[in-house]
Amino acid sequence: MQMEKLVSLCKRRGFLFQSSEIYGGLNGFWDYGPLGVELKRNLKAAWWRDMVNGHDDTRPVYGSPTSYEMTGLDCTIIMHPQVWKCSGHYDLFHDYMVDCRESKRRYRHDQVRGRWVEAKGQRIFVTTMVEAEQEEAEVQARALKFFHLRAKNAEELKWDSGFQSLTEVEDLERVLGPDARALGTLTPPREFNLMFKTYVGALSGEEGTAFLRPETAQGIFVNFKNVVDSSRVRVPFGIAQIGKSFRNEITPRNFTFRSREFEQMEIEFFCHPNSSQDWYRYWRDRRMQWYQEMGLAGERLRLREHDPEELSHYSTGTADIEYAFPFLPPGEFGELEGIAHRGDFDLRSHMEGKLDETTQPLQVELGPEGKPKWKGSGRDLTYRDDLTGERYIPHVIEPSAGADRAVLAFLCEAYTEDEAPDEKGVLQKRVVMRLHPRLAPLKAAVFPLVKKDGMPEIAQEIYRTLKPHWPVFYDEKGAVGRRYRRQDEAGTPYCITVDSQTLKDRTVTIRDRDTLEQTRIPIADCLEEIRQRLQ
RNA sequence: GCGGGUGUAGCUCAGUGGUAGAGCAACAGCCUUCCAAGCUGAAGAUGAGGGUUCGAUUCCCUUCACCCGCUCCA
Repeated sequence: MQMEKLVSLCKRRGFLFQSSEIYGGLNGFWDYGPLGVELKRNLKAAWWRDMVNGHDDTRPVYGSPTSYEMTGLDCTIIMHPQVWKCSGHYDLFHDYMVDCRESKRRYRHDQVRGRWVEAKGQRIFVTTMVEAEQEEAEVQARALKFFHLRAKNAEELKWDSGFQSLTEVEDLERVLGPDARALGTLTPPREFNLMFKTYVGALSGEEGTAFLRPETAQGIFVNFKNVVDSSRVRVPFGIAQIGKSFRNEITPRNFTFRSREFEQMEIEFFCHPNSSQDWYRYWRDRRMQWYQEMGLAGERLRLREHDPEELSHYSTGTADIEYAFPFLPPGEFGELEGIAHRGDFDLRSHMEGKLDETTQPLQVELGPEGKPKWKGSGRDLTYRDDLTGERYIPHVIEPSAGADRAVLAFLCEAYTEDEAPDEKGVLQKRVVMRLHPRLAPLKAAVFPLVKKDGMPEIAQEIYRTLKPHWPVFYDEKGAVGRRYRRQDEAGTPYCITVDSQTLKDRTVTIRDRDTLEQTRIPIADCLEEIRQRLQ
């Protein structure tokens, strides 16, 4: 499938538009049109129903280790700035970057290290990005090369500092970039704000600086105690949230895949440390199964367990659910959802202060004065099991899904070109969106076969019966075959047609989008028939 | 952020330093008794800004967006 065809269809039929298109568009922002909004709402509703609302709290489901409870939350997009300092996003998303004009590479300013060296009357700062064990040899080799010296003349190099970070160097004209041959090819450090900054209060100033959330998860962690205290849930339980998040992607690309404003569907599942591995595996498999049930059944969907070296230090397991999007090179997959075992990292960070994720066991990251770099809330976020009396910090399993990415995957998977016979029985190309009926924006269309003989009136009667229950489309214009094809493109699973036989016995045909089969049913059964087929 | 490419009607594409064409779609109507192609009619476009020019959709500059590659990717 060519991505261009899908993008074209999405625009033509009203699934997706570029944001602010009449002003030339805005990079990394997309709008959902009339069909798209229904599709996305259906997806989120299906997720909420299957994970939260419809969940049976009283017994194990889908092979869960035990029964568990599920509840929901909807918190603000702008939160206290300290939330992002303790979560680690502030440090992680506030990088200063330098670009090399020569090598076209980009480096994190604080990760470039080097030494001052003098030779032949010139003093320069030689940098490298190699591992610490090799940096001494690497820097020497690069310095020799720069000064056109042989290795045996290494003593001509006068080192006048140990290794230091590029952040301590002011004169970039005297810096030899990590991959450069010439001096002074690095640009001044530029701040990369991966979080959107905003100001709380009418007077903007640094003290009012806040951020649009880069993920919904933190709102759940900071409300953990509120939910426990107010809802009678007990561990194990999950808190779900759907909402917009914002990230200043460096390279938004590939349609909606990497958008700067996007929607997440996240669960933070709290469990006892002893059972967390079982719960991790449960959620990993359960979430995979969900996508399959919703129609991503083929080999384009895969579950990929992270390698140990890929894992955060505090995580004992992370898996991605990935889809082979058509815009990716063959064999490559894009992430739809990550299921991460996060241990007690988040709750502890909001309690004690931001933890240093490179420590084991985890310790609070300290600032220059030996105090916590980012101070936590100081609130007690431990959980007390009032049956056993045990008090502990729950471990967290985080299934975090991208709603827009899921929509995109379902659109890609649904797009099909097949052949259907025309009125002469000749096969004609047909574009059909094979969306799962639960996701389809329109559940049914109702047509009079021809616009006369009282057929429109009967068709409208059926339409009015169905419309209070689902989005249903009425169409009486043009040839019926054309109307079927239009619905195929929109992904409408069922078409009901009033014909001459309807006038005699009050029956209609119902046509299946995928098989093209038509069944004749009484008008009175339409509502129930559609209802059953949608399940 | 870098390099290359592309921006003309809702879509797919023509074309020209001098009034911008077509097919399909959509719309109004006709005709139509089950899978887009019949007839009639009307409507609709040079991404934005600036420059050169008597005149720019065309040439130049800037900008925005999209595509490809690199870079980045919590």
